Amino acid sequence: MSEEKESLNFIEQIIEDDLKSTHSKDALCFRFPPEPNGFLHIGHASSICLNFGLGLRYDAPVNLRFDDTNPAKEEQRFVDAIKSDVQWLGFKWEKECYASDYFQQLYDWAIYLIKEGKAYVDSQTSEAIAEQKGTPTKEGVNSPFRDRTIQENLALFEQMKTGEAPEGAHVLRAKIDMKSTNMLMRDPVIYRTLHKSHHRTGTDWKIFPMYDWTHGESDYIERVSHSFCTLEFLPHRELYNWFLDQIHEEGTLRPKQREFARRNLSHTVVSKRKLARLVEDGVVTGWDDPRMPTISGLRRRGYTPESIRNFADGIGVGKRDNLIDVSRLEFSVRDHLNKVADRVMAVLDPVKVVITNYPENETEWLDAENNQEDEAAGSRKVPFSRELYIEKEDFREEANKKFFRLKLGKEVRLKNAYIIKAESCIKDENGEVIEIHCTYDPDSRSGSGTEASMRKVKGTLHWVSIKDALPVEVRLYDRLFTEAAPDANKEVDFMEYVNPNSLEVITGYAEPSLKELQVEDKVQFQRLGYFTVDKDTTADKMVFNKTVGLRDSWAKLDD
RNA sequence: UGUCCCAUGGUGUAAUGGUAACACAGCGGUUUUUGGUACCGUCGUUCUAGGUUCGAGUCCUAGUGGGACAACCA
Repeated sequence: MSEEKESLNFIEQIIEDDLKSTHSKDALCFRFPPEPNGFLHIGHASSICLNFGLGLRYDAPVNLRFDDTNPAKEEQRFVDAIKSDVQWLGFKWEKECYASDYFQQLYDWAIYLIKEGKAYVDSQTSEAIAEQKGTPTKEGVNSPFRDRTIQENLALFEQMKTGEAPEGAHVLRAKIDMKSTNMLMRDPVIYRTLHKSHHRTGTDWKIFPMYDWTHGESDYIERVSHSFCTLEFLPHRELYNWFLDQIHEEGTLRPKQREFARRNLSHTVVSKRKLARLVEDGVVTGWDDPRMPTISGLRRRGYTPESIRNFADGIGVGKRDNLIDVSRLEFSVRDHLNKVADRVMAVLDPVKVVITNYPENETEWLDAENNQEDEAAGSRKVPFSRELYIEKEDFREEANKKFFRLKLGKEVRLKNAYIIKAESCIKDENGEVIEIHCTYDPDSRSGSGTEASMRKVKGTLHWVSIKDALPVEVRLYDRLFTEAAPDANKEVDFMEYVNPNSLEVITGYAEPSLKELQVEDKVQFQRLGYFTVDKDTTADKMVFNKTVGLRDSWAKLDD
């Protein structure tokens, strides 16, 4: 029994403190509140794992709430994509909610605010309102419409609602304090008119509530106990509380907003707007391009839900600016795939090997273990014959002792097969090796139990029988940006740092068993890395995405 | 010329006034029919200055550095 105290992150600490003072355990309720205006990315994944993770930890409900108050930007297809991403990550929401479901309640409360003298209709242009708002260091001034009568406000707000008033003619503002040091408290707009069709309410509403007026009230309606958001919303907390003060009823749960730092990932951007630009400018093929840090992109790249959850849990949550090295993400996917991915053989940069003492026209089917990390994974047969492919970089005419691979006059083990010895090679007019002639030791077959098969040979190579090989398209990826923090420099557009060589498409030669794989299946190409079957795969051509390479301590030595 | 937030190894996070630790990355080694995995070892940390305290990474003050705030976006 472990007695060591479990360490809590600051979010859990807040909940624990509340549990000791103000909240009962069954009052806990969380939510994940995306706006359906784009696809979810790895930053959202952290937030999803945080909120749903708290739900699991405290056995509390977690709602999926779409913050859909802006019909100009939001679309049903994003709602669908978000739901599928959250499910794929492995989480179940208690209720599927929409801020738009609360439009009537929000409207009723707005009427109440007007009647209480806490809100007024402003009929100025947005420019004039912005001008009067002042700056962070300069106080704002009151709108000339600030003291309209309640009757007048009610009448005008009614015109906004019916659509009688032209779009943009008026807004409803909360009457707070134009001199506040917090700009958000300077009579924030709470309703604007938008004569656009909403993906759920259609044309029923001509007025749409703003984020600040909607979010906390939605939390209140859903009895969300803790509303966690990113640090940029910290100054909104004062407003969040002010709105709650107006409508909160004694004795009911009062939601609490708390903020954490968003997670930044190195060599990419984590911002819907910037990701959208990559899509629009054609830098990538879409939101689910395997180079994108979107959940759908990572999925297509070959990441597993487990690996993303492990990543999110591992990096924790804090309040300071951060830049998480992408190697941490790569670690989590290697860690998981190492346990679950079958080992197979594929040669991506081939050079021909002829086993001169092996009979022509013969094929032997050899046993190959699927995954040495998992006995239950079983084994399969791989064909061996006289002519093989190995990787070009696995052969050198001569090399020093540190080169454990094939060199003239020396032996290597072919994985799951025989020990071979390089005798000679043929080069083209440029001096490039195009064919290697080897001899094999017939007694050395893997697993045969002979003395020769037990011989220790330093190097082991993967290979593929040429006549049985399956040509496949392989997409190799590099970081999308050349800079660790492409958007850190305000002087330089992040697009300047796009890596022009982030995608390389090649043809590889795989062992025939790969034909059986389905889209999204994951395998390790032995000695190379983890690969997954892309959805672009057709009946005639399989397409693989490289998820991540194996750790390669040789690559560093070899320069 | 404001208000607010933040500051622990290269990176991220913990230490809840009482021996600064864990993971990743790096480096070295053992094992290995993957130069993978596993295992072992190693490097390296409390922004500065004061104060409170028997004792400060933790509390207080100031400074420094970084960040947020001037959408009818969320």
